[in-house]
Amino acid sequence: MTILQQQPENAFRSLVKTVGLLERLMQPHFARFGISGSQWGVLRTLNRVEETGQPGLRLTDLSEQLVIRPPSVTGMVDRLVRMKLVNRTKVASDTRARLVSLTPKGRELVTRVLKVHAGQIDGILNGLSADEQATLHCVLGRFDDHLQQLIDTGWMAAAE
Amino acid sequence: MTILQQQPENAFRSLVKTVGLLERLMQPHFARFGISGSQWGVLRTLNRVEETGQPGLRLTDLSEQLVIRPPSVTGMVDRLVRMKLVNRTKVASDTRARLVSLTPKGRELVTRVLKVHAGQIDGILNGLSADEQATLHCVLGRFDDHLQQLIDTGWMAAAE
DNA sequence: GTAGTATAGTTAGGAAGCTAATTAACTGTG
DNA sequence: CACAGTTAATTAGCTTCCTAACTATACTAC
Repeated sequence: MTILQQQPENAFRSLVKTVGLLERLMQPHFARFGISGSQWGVLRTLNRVEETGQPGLRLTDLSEQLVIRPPSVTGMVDRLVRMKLVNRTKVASDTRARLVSLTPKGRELVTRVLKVHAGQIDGILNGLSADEQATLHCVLGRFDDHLQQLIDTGWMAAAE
Repeated sequence: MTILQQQPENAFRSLVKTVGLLERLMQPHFARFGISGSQWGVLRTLNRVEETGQPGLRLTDLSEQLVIRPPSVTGMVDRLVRMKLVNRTKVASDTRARLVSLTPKGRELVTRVLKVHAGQIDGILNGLSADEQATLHCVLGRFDDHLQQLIDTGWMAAAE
């Protein structure tokens, strides 16, 4: 109730709200290409991986990269396979695993999106000065590390 | 591809990742009280409204406060009513509208959560200095205003 | 006072996330 | 080599979000 209590709670609410607004803004952008923001996350991640020379990622790796659980990835990949944007192929070294990789159609889509993507993001971020953007990125990065550490050490189970 | 392009995209990814991590950390906290983070959002909002003297909020107002669409609110309220935490009552002045308000049970739950809530949030935010927290809140607030303005002016439809 | 429009809420159907439980395959130890 | 434990992915079933379309009420303007 005091300012001391309310301030942190507000920082929290700000974050949730910001992401909500961002998703509303980005949705029409991606919709022009027939995909969702989450799907873009998968495609962009695979694209980035290709740039390092690897053909694709296993489902588990994709799960970790995107910070979503494996069952959610299964569903996403299902839909992307149906859309012919990614492949799910066997891995020689491990019969259980599947490699997810871009199809030519998927690769072409990514390059098409990237052509206008920077402009879109600039438009959205130009509400912040370059300094503020850098600050935001830096603070969030440090925050992420802290949160990851809390998760890894099972902090929430022990609290109170 | 260049640093200039990659920096903004990363700020974006940071935000999504941060919220993902936060939700993972908060979920067990709320689970101890038998509710989800989203449900807490509704209960806390109603609680805040009560502090101003109003009995509750119409569904539309709740939708705007929480930055989620009316159909989503309908579902949330349905479940909360089933859990006996909120009421959905008629409004005299408008036959169409429904007023959502806390039940005694809901009010009791909110106060019970609030007792440990500040501690939980402090534990999570103590990865950031007080300065950083203030900066984050301030930058996000300005960002939100900008995003809201883009949405209100239909910027995304016009872009590119 | 009736016609047309706007607003409040719900319904239907889908996407994206979750946990818990299952299946199949790999690994390592006796 | 066999068996125990681990790991990769999926399935089932849930919540929470969405859009589009609908119903019912309220408002407005003639």
